[in-house]
Amino acid sequence: MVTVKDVARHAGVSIGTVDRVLHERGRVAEETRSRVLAALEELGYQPNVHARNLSRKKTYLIDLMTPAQDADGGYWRLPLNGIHRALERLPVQNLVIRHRVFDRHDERTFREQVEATSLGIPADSQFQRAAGNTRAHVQEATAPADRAGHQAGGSSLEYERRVPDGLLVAPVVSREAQDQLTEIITRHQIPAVSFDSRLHGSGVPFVGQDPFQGGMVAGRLTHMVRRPECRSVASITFGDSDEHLLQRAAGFRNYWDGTSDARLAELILADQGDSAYVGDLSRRLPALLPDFGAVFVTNAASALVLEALDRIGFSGHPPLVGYDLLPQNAELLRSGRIDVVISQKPEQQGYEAASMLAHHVVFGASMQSEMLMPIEIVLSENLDSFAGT
Amino acid sequence: MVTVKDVARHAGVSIGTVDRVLHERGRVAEETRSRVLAALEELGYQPNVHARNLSRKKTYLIDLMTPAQDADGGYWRLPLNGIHRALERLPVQNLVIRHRVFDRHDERTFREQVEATSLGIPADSQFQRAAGNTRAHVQEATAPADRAGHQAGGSSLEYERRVPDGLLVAPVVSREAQDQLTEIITRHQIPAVSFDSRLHGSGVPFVGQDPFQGGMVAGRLTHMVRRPECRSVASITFGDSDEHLLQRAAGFRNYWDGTSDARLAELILADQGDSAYVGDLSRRLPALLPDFGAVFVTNAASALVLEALDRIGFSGHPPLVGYDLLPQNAELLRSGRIDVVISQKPEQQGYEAASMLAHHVVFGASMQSEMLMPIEIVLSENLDSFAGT
DNA sequence: TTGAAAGCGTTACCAG
DNA sequence: CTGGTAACGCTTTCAA
Repeated sequence: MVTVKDVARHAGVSIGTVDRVLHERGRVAEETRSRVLAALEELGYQPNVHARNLSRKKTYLIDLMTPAQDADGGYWRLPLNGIHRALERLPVQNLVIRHRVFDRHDERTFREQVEATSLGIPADSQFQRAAGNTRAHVQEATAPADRAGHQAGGSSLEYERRVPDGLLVAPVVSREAQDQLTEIITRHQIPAVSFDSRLHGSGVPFVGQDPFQGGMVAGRLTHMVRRPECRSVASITFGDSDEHLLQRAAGFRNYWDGTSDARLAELILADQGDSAYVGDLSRRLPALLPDFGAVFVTNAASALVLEALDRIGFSGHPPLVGYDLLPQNAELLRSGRIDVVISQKPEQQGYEAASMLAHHVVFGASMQSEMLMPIEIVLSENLDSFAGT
Repeated sequence: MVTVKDVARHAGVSIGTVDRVLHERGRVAEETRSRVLAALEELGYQPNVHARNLSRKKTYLIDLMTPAQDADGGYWRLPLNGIHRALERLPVQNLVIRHRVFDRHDERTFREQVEATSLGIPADSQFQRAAGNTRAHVQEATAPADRAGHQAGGSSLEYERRVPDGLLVAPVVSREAQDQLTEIITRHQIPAVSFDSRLHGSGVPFVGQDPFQGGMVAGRLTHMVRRPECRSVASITFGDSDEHLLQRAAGFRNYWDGTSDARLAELILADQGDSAYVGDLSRRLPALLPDFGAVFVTNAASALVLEALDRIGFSGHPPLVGYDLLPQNAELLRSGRIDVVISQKPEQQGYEAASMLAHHVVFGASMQSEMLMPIEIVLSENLDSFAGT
C-alpha cells in the first residue's frame, strides 16, 4: 500500500504538500505540483478510505425525496426498504438520511421540499440515521434528549441546518417541478441520483426500468395467456399524465402492432378518483373488449379492473396482466385473479440508487449514468421466490 | 459516537482493558470484566470500522472454489463477475482472493483444492486482489516482480502460506467430497458461504435458487407456450448425478401431476459426452414426444436438444423452455429457437455471497443462513433488460 | 508557499 | 492482570 508519506518522500516534499495537490486546497508552486503529480502517478497512489474517514470529522447528510410510504398502495415502502438495506450494509456510521416526503398529486409539497433542501432545512422526519447502525429508524428527531453531549466531535448533526452532501430522488412530478430541482442541485453542486423516474433534462444518474420495453413484454405475455379463441385484447391506463404509464402503453401497442393475432383496444382514462375510474370502466368495457381475450393494466391498479368486471356481472374474468408486485397484487396473483405481474424491482432500485450515491459521497467512487432494472415476470409459481425483493 | 475511551473512563479502567474484554484476549479479572461490560452496554458502544481497519495491519484472505470460467459453457464466469463487482464496491483494499479452480467431473481436483485450503497453500491463480482496486484481475501471481518491497507493512501477502479468513464455494460435487470440505472448515473454523449449490449437511449459509420451485415454474411456462393441440410434454435431463437438476425435474413433474392437460414424458440420460447425448436423444425423441407439444430442458444444454431435433429432420421445432441465460442461450432465445429461459441469476448469487462473506470477515457483520434468488423468467422481449445481470 | 505536528478510534505491544 | 503508548494513513491546523 502506497501512502501519502511514500509519495511525499518520493517527490521530496512534505505530506502536507501532497495533501494540498491531492485536494487542490491552498496554493502550491506549479513546479512542486507537477513533481507531486508525477510521484502520485508513478507510485500508483490510492487513498486509504479508512484513514480518510477516520480523520474527517464529517457526518454526511443525504436528502431523500419520495412520496409517502403509504401513498400509491404502499408502493414507496419498497424502494425505501432497499435504501435502508443498502445503508445498513455500508460499513459507515457517519451518514444521516433526511427523508423529505411529498405528495405527487400536490406539487406544491414537492416544491416546498426542494426549497427546504436548497436552504438545508432539517426534515421533520428522519427515517434512518447512521448506516451500519441497526437501531433507530423513524423520527429520531423527536427524542434527542437522551444522547446529549456525550462526546466532543459533531454530535446531533442531524438537526443541523445544512445543504445535503447528496440527494436521492424519485422525481414523479411534472417537468416544471423537476426543473426547479435540477436548478437547485446544479447551483449547489449536490451529487444526486434519481430512481423510479428519470430526472428530466439533467445528467443525473438514473436507476429504474425502461417503461416502453416493459409494455412490450406485457404484450408478449398477454399473447401467451390470452384466450386463443378470442380476438380482442385491451390495454387500460388510469390517468393520462404520468409519462411512465403512457410509455408502457406505447410499448404494449408496439408489440401488438407487430402481430395480426388479435385486435387491440386501448383505453386511457383521464385523471380522476378510483370510484370514478370504476364507473367509467364498467360502462365502457363491454364495447371495448367484446369477447374478453385478455387485459393489460399499465399500473398497479388491477384491482379496479376486477371491480369493474364484477360490477358488470362478468364472471370467469379474462386473463389479466398487471404491473407492480404490491401486497395486494401478490394476493390477486396467488388467488388466480391476476395471471401475470410485471415487477420493476422497486426494492432493488432503492438499494442500487442508495448504494451508488453513498459510495460516491463517502468514498468518492464514480457513478454510472444509468442502471436499468430487469423487467421481472411474476407468476403465482415463482411469486414466493420474490419474497424479499 | 461512543469510543473505547469513553467506555474506559466510565468503567474506571484503561482502554487496554476495554479492548481485552471486547476481544476476549488476555486474562481480565471477573469483576473488572463485568464493570466494563456494563459500561459497554450502558453507553451503547459501537466500534468504529474505520479506526479498526486502519489499525489492523491484517490483510484478509478469502479462498474461492469454483469450476473454471470456461467450464459448463462459460457459466462460472457469471458468478465470478458478481463476486468481482461486490469486492470492487467494498471500500477496503486489504482483501485478497485466492481462486482455487477445480473440475467438477474429476473430483480429485476438488479434493486437492480442499487440501490446499486447509494447509493454506497459495493458489496458482489469483483472479483478483484488493477490493476497491480496479486494476489487477487474473494471475497477479505470475508477475510479482514489479511491486517488490515498496513499503514496510505486510506486502505481497498474497503468496503467503496461510489458512484463509473466509471461504466462498460452489460445491457442485458429490456429497462425499462436500463432506471433506465441511470437515476442514469446521476444524479450522473458517467462515464460509456456499452459492449455486448448498454445502450438504453443514450450517454454511447458502445463496442460490430453489431448484424444485424452478421446475414448477418451468412447468407453468411449458403450459403457457406449448402447442395447445398437442397432448405431450417432455422433460429432458442430461446426466443423472447432479442433485440440483434432478430436483428441477421433480418440480416440473410435480407441476404436471397437478394438471390433466397433457401427458408428461420424462427422460433422464445417464452421464456421458455431448455427442453421445445427442445420439441417444435423437433415437428416443420420436417415441418420447410423439406430437411435440413442448420440451423442458433442465440445464443449460438446450442446444443439444435442438441438435437432436435437427438430426431427426424435425423442422418447426416444439416450444422449448430452457435454463440459464448463457450467451449461447441468449442467442437461441433471440432467434426464436428457444421460447423461454429461466435464470438463476448467477451474477447476483456471486455478488450477494461475496458481499455477505466479506462483510462478515472484514466488519464482523452477521450472516443470514439462506438467501434465495428469485426465479427469473426471460423471453426474447425482456432479454435485453437482463444485459448486466 | 511549505513543513511540522496534533489528532481521528483501534489495536498491539511492553512494562509493571 | 492492568495501564500506557506507539502505530495505522489521512486531514487539518498553525507556524515558519
